[in-house]
Amino acid sequence: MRDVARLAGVSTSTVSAVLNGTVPVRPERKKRVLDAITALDYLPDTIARGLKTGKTNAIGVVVPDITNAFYPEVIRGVEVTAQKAGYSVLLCDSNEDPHREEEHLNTLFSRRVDGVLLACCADSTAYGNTFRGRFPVVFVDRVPPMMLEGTVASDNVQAGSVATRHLIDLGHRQIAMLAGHLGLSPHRDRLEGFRKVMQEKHLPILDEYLISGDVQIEDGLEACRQLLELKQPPTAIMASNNKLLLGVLELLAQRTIRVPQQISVLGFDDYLWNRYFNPSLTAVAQNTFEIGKSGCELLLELIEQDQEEEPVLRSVRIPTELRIRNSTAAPSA
Amino acid sequence: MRDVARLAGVSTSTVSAVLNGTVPVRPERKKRVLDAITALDYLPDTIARGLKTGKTNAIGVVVPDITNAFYPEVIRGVEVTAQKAGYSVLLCDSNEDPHREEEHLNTLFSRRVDGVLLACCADSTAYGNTFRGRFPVVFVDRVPPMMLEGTVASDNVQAGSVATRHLIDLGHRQIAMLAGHLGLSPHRDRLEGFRKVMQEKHLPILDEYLISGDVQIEDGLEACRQLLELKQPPTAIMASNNKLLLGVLELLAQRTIRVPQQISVLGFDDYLWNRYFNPSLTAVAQNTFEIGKSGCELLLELIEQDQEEEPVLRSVRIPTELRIRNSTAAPSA
DNA sequence: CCAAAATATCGAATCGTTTCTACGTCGCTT
DNA sequence: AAGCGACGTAGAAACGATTCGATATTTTGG
Repeated sequence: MRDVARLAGVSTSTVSAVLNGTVPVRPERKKRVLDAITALDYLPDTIARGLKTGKTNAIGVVVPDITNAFYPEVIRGVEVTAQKAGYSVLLCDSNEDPHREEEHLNTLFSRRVDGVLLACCADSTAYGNTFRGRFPVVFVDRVPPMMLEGTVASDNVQAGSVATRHLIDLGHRQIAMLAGHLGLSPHRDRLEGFRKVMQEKHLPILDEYLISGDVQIEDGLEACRQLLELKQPPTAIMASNNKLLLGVLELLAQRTIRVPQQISVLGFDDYLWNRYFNPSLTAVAQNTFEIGKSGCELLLELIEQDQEEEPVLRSVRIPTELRIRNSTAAPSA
Repeated sequence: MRDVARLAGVSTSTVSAVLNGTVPVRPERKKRVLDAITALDYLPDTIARGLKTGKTNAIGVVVPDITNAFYPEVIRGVEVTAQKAGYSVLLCDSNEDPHREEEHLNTLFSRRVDGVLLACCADSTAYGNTFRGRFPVVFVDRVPPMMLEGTVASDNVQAGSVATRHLIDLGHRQIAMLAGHLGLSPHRDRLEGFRKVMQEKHLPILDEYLISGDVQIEDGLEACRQLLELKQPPTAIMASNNKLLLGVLELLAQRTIRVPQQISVLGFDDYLWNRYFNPSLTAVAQNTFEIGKSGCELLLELIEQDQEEEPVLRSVRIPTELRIRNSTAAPSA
């Protein structure tokens, strides 16, 4: 910056004024400064600027597992929105480990990010005081219990309802749900949606049709095995998570049970390739990009609002969409 | 930091000495400092430190499309390695747009990252001078032509060879390749591998069996349509990219052509769900995590080596692995 | 055409660290 | 018992920007 000032024959304050447009600069000198900037191909040091202004124009994004295809799409929504507003994104993967998550949050604080988007991991400890006075935080996708504001997620209760209703409308009465990890809000909410609709329709919810726990492929496989061994196996299975669903499909393939003729299968999260499965999969699609975008927008609002006034927190629910394909059908007589 | 110093009754230099262990501090005072740090729950300001030391302990990662399942796995490898070494990751998505890529590189320079991992986009301009004197760069996955060092990618020539050999060994002679975008090194290299093996085996390479261009689902669909309309359609199709493959599968499903009975199909990049397709897909798997890890390691070496000495660049090729499943079989008589 | 008002520019202090130099203190040696 | 290293510690100057009060320049009005 000093070099630019010297070359343009002005002071650094003037260069700064040109750069930020905070203060008027006479056109002739402005041009000299701009020329000097291109001549030296000078780019301001964001680090130094951040130190002085107390604002880094960077946000942290913490996800539990970036290889879960759900999160990259969310991140894309965040990235686009952040970039448009002139923010950079620091990416952290907690690998579903609360300890690592906390480390990441400390690092992010150390780097003085302006705010954080957090998809917390399964057994995260209570937050509350971790953030107190550090930075604004918006929870995305996974919302800790009792966190009523500053959150963006799919409307998972509705998602669970819609899926259940679809199966009932097809004529299913014995519906099983692999509910996933009930410590995580999306799974908890989908189960709630399921329960609600079953009650509305006066259908019994059988304990043995409700399986919760971990959400890996093997868990889905094992759960499906249990269901098939029941005296009265379900005619439809909903899996609250992509990997559980794969496990279910694997077991059904092993036993050469035909979908949807012998059993209907439905999943949450709709990925590009779900259409290309055979049969193509019925699923409740989340608007992942929108989750990221909304989350980022909410966070930027929190960041840019006056520190004085009471934070205007919102809680956003993004609608989901049932995509009916060929893995669900009326139950066989 | 001043507060910590005051509370511990020492100078800020001493606090700094305790923090960095650069200079010995008497145990008794060290304890007082550490106590003060926990009492005030002080975390040093990485921004200020970076300004002073000229080192940010941050690296940039630029990918062309984070929703392409390949990259999140690479990023995971990067993230883990970076975190272990005390570096943070700034994520940038160029969305296959060279202009945006350049913007991102400027931002990263402005933020004074210590180095950058770059998976460049299709029509990136020559680099060379963009980086000159800015920061070390390691290319991952996609290597610009003539870039001989400071690169990490799969051994795509070998990948192409292995795939081709597999099909030939099954008895195929009419093999088509959807070669993808020849401006991108992975696609170019796979095609080269294909060519090499076909020549070795003295098999003709027919122009109409070689289709290059964009790499979206529709492109695969269209290319497959062309192939099927030939007087002599191929008995096997290899698709150089995941989405091309989906397009192929879609068209084959539309025409109810059975895989592998009527035609064999093979892809590159092996994803979790490839096993669960029906038929399960034969594919050449890349070691994505390792690409990220190696790339990051190479970059950290470049960063941490003495600025004076000549940079010791390496070019790493990660082996691939053919996973034979049910989408390839001997051609029907 | 000059004083006053308005506008533009400059210099210096500052953000929170690190690091260099200078100084103080302690324990040995003789 | 005094002097000399060795070892610790403190103070102050930087890093590269922003920003504020002070000063210089231009414009305006009478």
